[in-house]
Amino acid sequence: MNLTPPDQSIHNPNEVCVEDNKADVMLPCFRRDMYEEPLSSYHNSPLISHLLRKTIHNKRSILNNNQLYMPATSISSSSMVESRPTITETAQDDWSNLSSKDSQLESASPEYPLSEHVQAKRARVENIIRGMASSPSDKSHADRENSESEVSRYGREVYKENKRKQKLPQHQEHNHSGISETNLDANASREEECHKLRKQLQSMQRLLHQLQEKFLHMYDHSSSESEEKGEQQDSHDLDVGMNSDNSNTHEHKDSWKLGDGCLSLQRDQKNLQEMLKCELSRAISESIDMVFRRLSVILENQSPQLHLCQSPEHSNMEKQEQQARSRESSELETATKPRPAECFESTPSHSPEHQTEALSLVVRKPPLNPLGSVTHPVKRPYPLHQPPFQFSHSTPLHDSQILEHLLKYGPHANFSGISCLPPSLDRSSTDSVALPWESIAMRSKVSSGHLGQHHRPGALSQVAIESLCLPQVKMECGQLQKGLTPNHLKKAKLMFFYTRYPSSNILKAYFPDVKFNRCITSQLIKWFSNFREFYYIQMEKFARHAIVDGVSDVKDISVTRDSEVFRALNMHYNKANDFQVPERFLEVAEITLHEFYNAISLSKDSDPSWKKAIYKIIGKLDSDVPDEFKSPSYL
DNA sequence: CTAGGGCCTG
DNA sequence: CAGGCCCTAG
Repeated sequence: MNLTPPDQSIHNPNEVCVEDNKADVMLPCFRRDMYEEPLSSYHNSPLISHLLRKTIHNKRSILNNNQLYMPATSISSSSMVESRPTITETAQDDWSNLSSKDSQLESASPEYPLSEHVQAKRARVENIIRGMASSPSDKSHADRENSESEVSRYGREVYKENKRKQKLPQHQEHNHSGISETNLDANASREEECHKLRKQLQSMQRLLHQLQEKFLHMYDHSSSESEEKGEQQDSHDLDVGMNSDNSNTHEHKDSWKLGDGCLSLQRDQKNLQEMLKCELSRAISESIDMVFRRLSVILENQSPQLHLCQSPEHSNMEKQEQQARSRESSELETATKPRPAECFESTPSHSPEHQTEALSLVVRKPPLNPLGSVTHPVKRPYPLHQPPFQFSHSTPLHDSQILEHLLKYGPHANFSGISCLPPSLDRSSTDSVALPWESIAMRSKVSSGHLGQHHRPGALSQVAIESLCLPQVKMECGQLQKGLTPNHLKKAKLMFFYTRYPSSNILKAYFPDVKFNRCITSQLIKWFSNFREFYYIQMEKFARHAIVDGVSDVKDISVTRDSEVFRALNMHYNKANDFQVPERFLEVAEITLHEFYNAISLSKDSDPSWKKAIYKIIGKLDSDVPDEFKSPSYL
């Protein structure tokens, strides 16, 4: 059988599809083979799996109950019963009812009687799945009444749909990648990997949804046929369509003759139906689990790099924190507890070579509904807008929240809205596995910044967010997590009180926890350039105010902590007002103000470059930045 | 040519 | 704050 994957883009070229692997119900591209790396670092119980298992559990409970009333002969000998389900009432509910309060999530196969009967059905399920994964060309749809044709057509639909969907994101990515090629090499590998993962998630999510509908349709269709044409003939058709294993078919026919009548057949068919769904759920859930695990592996593998630029003692500390984080991650049910939120305060810039920082984009926004309007699905437990200097204490973030958000809104969703999620996740209300990711408008501007803060415990790494959130965006400036964080920005602002024109060497000395590269350096320099811009604008503004206000002597102009100028500056560079601004800064500010006042008074501002002289003067007034700022954990 | 700085804009 | 553009010093 041709097992051409429905989505080639997510198909690992190195992977060989083994069609005879009975246990492999997954589509080729979802097979475990792709994720053979050690998964020791990620012990979470993935949410999707969690939800699906709940469904499976429910199904199995039903199944087991049914078997209690099923004649032994029906179980042991009718391995391939093909009766039509006269009872289809559970179809819809079975798939949608994920809200079970049942806490037994791990009712795995051990307790399930894997009789030949069941195994045979499992084999048929596998065939169905294969049919769906089949290449569009390997099937004929001449016979529209034939179930095989039906399945095959469905496979094509999925194939085409996946094809279509994968083109959109790719196109977007190309647009982005065209901006800069210099960073592609460094990031291509990981980005590609993340992109692949995202596509897998999309495909699986979609597949799950389609499978639901397809099976519902299939059984409804079959059911009505039974009423019209008789059960026996229809069973045969179904058998042909669902199972190419002739030996099994014959066996079924024998058992059919020996069956216990319509009643048992109906039960059996129902069991089959349950089995199908169970198997599909399991397969898909496992696939999704794999993706998450693989992602975690990637993240974990990158974490060590973060340590490179840290001092030994910090590396140690981080190690402990990582362990703690790992423990926390393993408790998806654990209520959210406060923790640093920088992890999703920042995001990669949209284009390469770009710096990574953008506090202005860090403002949290609630998720948008499909109509693009702001929605508040639940009571917002945390304030949406936090000053950059405060969020680190006020916005709890749990890994489970991130995953939950991912499940709810998809990889394109803005994580800035994650704070809208309830601290404790109600699984019973999270049956939105099939919720289309596409239903959430993708915001082009995801909060930018850097999740980084390696030494911060408990946060899903920056890379994680970036991978899930904007896989198609280049991660600029340093792949080694090197991004500058909001705390770095805060620190830089405070440093501005001492130095307005820091050299790149000074910056490197005072940001030892930053892995410097060209991007980072220019970003930091850009920051100070922006700081200066704001500073000079304020100076000019207040100098002109003084003139307008009739100040006749420059000596009448002074800058104190009570001055309006100072308040404006302090508000900008020391918003939290938790830093004692050095006296020297007041002096420099006063000097600057005087210079502007004099220049303007002398009408020097008619010269386009009249400020340059002032810049030159101010540039000589830099002070040494206290050594305390050299500490990576200064803030 | 590159690093930096300034200016303008979003 | 980020980007782009221009300019200049080394």
